[in-house]
Order: sequence, then C-alpha cells, then structure tokens
Amino acid sequence: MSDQEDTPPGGPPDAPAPRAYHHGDLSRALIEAARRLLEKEGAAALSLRAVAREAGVSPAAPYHHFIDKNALLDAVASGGWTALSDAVAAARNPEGEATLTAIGMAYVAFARDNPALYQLMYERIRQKEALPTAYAGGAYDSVKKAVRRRAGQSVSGVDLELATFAVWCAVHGLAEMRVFPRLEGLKTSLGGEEAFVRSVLDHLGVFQAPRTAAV
Amino acid sequence: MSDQEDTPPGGPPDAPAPRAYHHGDLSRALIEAARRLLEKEGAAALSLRAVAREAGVSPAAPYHHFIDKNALLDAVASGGWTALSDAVAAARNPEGEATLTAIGMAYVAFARDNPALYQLMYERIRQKEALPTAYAGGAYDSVKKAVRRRAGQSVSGVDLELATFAVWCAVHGLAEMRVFPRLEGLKTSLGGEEAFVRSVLDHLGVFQAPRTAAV
DNA sequence: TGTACATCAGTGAACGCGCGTTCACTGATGTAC
DNA sequence: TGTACATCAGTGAACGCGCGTTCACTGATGTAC
Repeated sequence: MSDQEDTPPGGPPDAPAPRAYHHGDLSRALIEAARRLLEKEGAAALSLRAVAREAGVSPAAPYHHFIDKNALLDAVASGGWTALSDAVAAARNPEGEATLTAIGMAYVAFARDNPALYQLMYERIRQKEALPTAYAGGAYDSVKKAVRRRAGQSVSGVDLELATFAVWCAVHGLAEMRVFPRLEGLKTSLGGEEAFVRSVLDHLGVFQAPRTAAV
Repeated sequence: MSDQEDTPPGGPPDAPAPRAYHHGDLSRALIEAARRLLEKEGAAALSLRAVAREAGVSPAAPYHHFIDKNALLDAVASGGWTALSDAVAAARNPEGEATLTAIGMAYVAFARDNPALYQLMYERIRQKEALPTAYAGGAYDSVKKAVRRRAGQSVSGVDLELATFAVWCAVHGLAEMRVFPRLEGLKTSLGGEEAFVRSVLDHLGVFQAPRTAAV
C-alpha cells in the first residue's frame, strides 16, 4: 500500500501537482510562480504573499528559502538574465551564423515574450546601481564577439568596448519601444514584425553603412 | 491692518511659503511636490498621501484637482515629456547647430538629471500601451529633423521614419544605461562623461560611417 | 531493523503599517441684487 | 457699498485592504546508535 504517492487521497484531481507537506523544491517553485504571476498580472501584482499563493503555500513559507522579498525578486531577475543569455547565445541567422542582427533579434524577441520579467531585470539592476553587464555577462559577451567579427581583428579595445556598449544600448531601446502596439503602420508597410526589427537594426549601422538609405 | 498677508501670524518663519486656506494653484503645486519627491525618495515613495504631505496639504485635498492617483501621475509624466521636449529643442553643439549628437546629449542629460521622472514617463506610457512619440511629440520631431538634415533631402519617408526610430531607441538605451556608475573606467579613459556619451553616439553611426573605428 | 531525537520545512494567526479613497464638515471666495 | 447665498477648495477622521514580516507551532525527514 505504498504505491499511492502520485495520487494521495486528499488531493483535488486537477490541482497542478499533489504536494507532500515538504515541498521538495519550493525555492525553484517560488521563482517559477513569480514568473507566472509577472506575465499574468504584471509587476505591480508581484507581492510576496501573491507569489506564495500562486505556489500554493502559506505566506510564511518563502522565508525558509529567501531572507526577504528583495532576495526572492533578485533570484527571479537573476533567472531572467540567465534565460536571456541563453537565448542570445543560441541566436543564428538563416545561414547559421551568429550575426549581430540575429543576436539583436533574439534579444528583442526575449523582451517581447517576457516583458514584465525584462522590466524587472533592469529595475533590480537600477536599484543596485550595478552595471548590467555584470549580470548579463553571457549575453554581453555574445554581442561583443559578434561586434568583433563584424569589425575585424584590427579594432582597438576601446572601440570594441564602445561599439558593444552602443549596440547594447540600441537593442535595449528597441526592445523597450517594440512593446508599444502603435508601430503597426510602419511594421505592416515593411512586411511584418521581423522585417521591422531587422530594418531598425540595419539603420543603426554599427560598423557598416546603412543598407537602404542615404543614397 | 490688511497688509499682513505675506506673513500671517500663525505661519512658521521658515515654511516654504505661508499659505492661505485656499491654495491658489494646488494643482501645479502637487505636480511640483511629486517631482521633488520623485528625485528625493524615488518612484517607490510616490504615494498620493506622500505627495499631499510634501505639498503641505491634507490627504483628501488632491481629489479636488485629480480624480485619482493615476491622474496625478499622468500629469507628472506629461510635464516630464514637455520638459524633455523643451530640452531637446534647445540642444545645440558648440557651433550652434542642432546636430543629432547635440540632441542625443541633451536627451541623455535630461535622463541623468531626472532619473526617476524619466522612468515614470516611460512606465506610464507602458501602462497605456501607447507609442511614446504620441507623448514625446516635440522631442521626436526634433530628432527627425536632425536625421533629415544629416541624411539629406533624398531620403525616403520610410527610411527617415526608421532612422528616427532607431536613433530614438539608441538614445533611450544610452540614457538608461548611463545611470550605472560602473562605467567609470571607460569614461575616464575617454576623458570624461561628455566625451563618453559623444563616443557612444558616434559609434552608433546612423547615416554616417563611424569616425574612429574599423579602419 | 527499530527507536530516539535533532533538524528541516511547512502552517496559520497575528502584528503594525501605509495606502487610496470617501465622507461630512467648514472656511474662503465670488456674484447677484 | 452691503448683504445673502451658492460654490469652491480645503480639513481631518475614518473605512477597508493587502502588504511584509514574525511567531509559536507541528508534521516530515534524516541520522546515530
């Protein structure tokens, strides 16, 4: 009579997962609950109590895993940076090359798909007054490599740094602006959102002349 | 005995301004109080009650001027957009020309000097899902004019729009990143903050080849 | 293999707090006559 | 120029709410013997 573990008698049939008294991995579950809440309800709804509720746990339970609310939010943001870095590292253009454009598009896509999380990531950094690259290490390195590839080996260290930073700024700006739905006119006239993002990136013309303009 | 108005008996001597029962211009005073609070205490401290307190008025008083807290915040943000547009419109380089670089630097300077207000401005837009340019009309037009001047008259409408949008994104990104104090290394090696901002803008190379890199 | 016990990871009630907003009120102001 | 009165723009007390956090507790787990 010990093989009932997967459906304990008291569990409601369509609950997300019947849970023992000891959760097993509440720390991770809380972070996931926070991300769910973030995208469902927005950043304003992200209270410690709401996260606990979403995870199906009492308001005091999180304190066994995070010393306070800030620590939980930091963990959520940190997970976001990891996910963003992974997405950027995997970016390729149709020819399979990790071009600056492909990376920029992956970055923008991440911000589009996780808008509230993306906001939280930067908000947390702002509170710490820390350089985002300290958190976004992986993603920043991907950008730097792509910039170097486009610029060639002869580029100076300072120029490489500046250009990488400039691209980072531009893509961040694009990611934030892209959220606004009234760009539809420009988008459709260019043949869709992907073409739009690509066009904007092209018009930034880092280490290359713009392709279509200023003839 | 009617010329005591400027120093009524009850007023503490170093209060900001002795005030009659009727304020006269509480609406404006509340917006100014909010901006003061914003830069002193940050966005998290910006409650309706705190604004009323800062303005020296009871918590119910604002409701005679704004239907709710959101309306007050919108008014604050709207004032911010006006101030930003004014700053950008007045931007000139040392030769007195309204160049793209001068405009970008004015924009970044505004965000530096009013970080919490700048955040609020975009946060409010995000809630409305409105295109920032609808709010930032004046500033956006300044950018567009400068882009057209640099690109020449032959540029197409779509290219002009895209390039303006690209510049806007880039400058917004730079304005947000600039806040982080750990860029000091790069800044000092370039000879100060102004040179830093200018360099990043130059490396964006919109409608021109980058000046110092990729030889 | 059993048992005793320390430790871990939950519960749920309670705390004080500041919030946005409402309410009946009152003092100041403006206007018609 | 005075007076009556409507309206405007404040006050301050009160409301219910959800929040972050603490607390004593208890059930589950792991380990020493």
